[in-house]
Amino acid sequence: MVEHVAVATAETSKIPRTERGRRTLRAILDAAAAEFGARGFHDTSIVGITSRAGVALGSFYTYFGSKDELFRALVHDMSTRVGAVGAMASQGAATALDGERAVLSSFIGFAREHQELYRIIDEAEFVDPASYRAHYEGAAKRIGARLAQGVGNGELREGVGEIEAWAIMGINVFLGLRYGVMDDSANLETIANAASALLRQGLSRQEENSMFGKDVGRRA
Amino acid sequence: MVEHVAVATAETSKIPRTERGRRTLRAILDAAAAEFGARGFHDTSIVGITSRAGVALGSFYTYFGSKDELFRALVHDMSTRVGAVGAMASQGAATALDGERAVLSSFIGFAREHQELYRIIDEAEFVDPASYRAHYEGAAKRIGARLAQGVGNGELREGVGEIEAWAIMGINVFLGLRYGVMDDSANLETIANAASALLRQGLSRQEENSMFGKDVGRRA
DNA sequence: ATGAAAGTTGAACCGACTTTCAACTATGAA
DNA sequence: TTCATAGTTGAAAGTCGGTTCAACTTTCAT
Repeated sequence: MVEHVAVATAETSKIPRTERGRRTLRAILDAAAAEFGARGFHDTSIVGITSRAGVALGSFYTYFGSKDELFRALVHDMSTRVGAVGAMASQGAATALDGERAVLSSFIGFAREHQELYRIIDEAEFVDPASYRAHYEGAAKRIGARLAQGVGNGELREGVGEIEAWAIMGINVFLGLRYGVMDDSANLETIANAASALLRQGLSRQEENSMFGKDVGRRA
Repeated sequence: MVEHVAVATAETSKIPRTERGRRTLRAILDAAAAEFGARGFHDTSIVGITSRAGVALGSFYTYFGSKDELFRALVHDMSTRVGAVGAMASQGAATALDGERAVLSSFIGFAREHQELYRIIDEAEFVDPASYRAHYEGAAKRIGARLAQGVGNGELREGVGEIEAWAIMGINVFLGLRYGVMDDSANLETIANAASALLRQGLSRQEENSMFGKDVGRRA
């Protein structure tokens, strides 16, 4: 379920020097992601991880100095992978808004495949606050850069910037939570269409686009 | 900093029958909110709570059956209060979009006054998943109801519904995180304006509102 | 084939925290 | 004033899980 081709080994205390070592490290990382995802950081024990991985308790400390260190490596890995998926998705898009649409789609898809994503990133708020902050600030910066492109080429309104970037991130995260994690049965196209329409034209009825704000509706 | 006029006493195991008891319970609740907010659930100890409250360790168990039970009461309280603030804010608005604007403003204001809000709700994902889910589903439902009003009176496009409600919730939560918790120096009006414009008209340049989606920008 | 380095093992140590409880004190209604 | 009830206290029981470590096994370059 979790394949972890290569968790940033720079974060790992000890890099395995042998094939057996590499297998063990991989097993521990996969087991850890699964355990943390299922139980959360504090309800996950090292014994739980190692026994799921099929190795002895002590082997854990061959590769990680502490439970926190492992968790940090996982957060960094997850954060990197989500960023990569988003960058990949926005790659081929013709316009900024098409790019955002693609990012949302791929993000929800990623969340569906990696249910542990939210639990790991969310728990970083408590276990590794610096990474938590860095994760969201980095994501916002990437969205902001794409928006700036759109403003530059005339696709988007002047003034669109950081606030809108955080708003879009919020949309993505919450639609991912609702339609990727809580319930993944909805049609991805439908969700992407709705979100894209929101970013494109807002929610107002389209006839005369600026008459609202006064008193048009019968009541409110 | 945290005043907790009356935490839902229905959630509390034992309701104090005397004035002294009421004072003690209040002190414990305030101390707990502060401790959980500062350290998170697992790094907060009962001794930490009671000593901050200025009462003996054992007194805690006069009012709560367990640490979890206290946390659950706090989550419920926070959730209720945020909901109330939102309902209050949307009250006087003339249109649905004005209502959403007011909700966002008051929400960020609330987050600024109650820095512990995010840590308590967020940690509920791990400590009390049912309440976590209920909190967001409830909030989405309330937003959805307001949107439905807007659709009904012709202010908003047909088809606006649950997806948009979760998107708006995501915007609110993330703008609250960024401009309420991480850094509260920004001007609230500016943020509310930007978010409101996004919901009203989207991000596109306004000239011809529907020409995008093909290949208009010079590049992407 | 060999041995030094790499990796494995799990019992035991250790500190920390939640929860219990029996003795004690304060409250407030009659 | 009285006394039953409510509330307080903190030592200690009980539990749990992270981390250490010394003995052991496997690997692989020479």
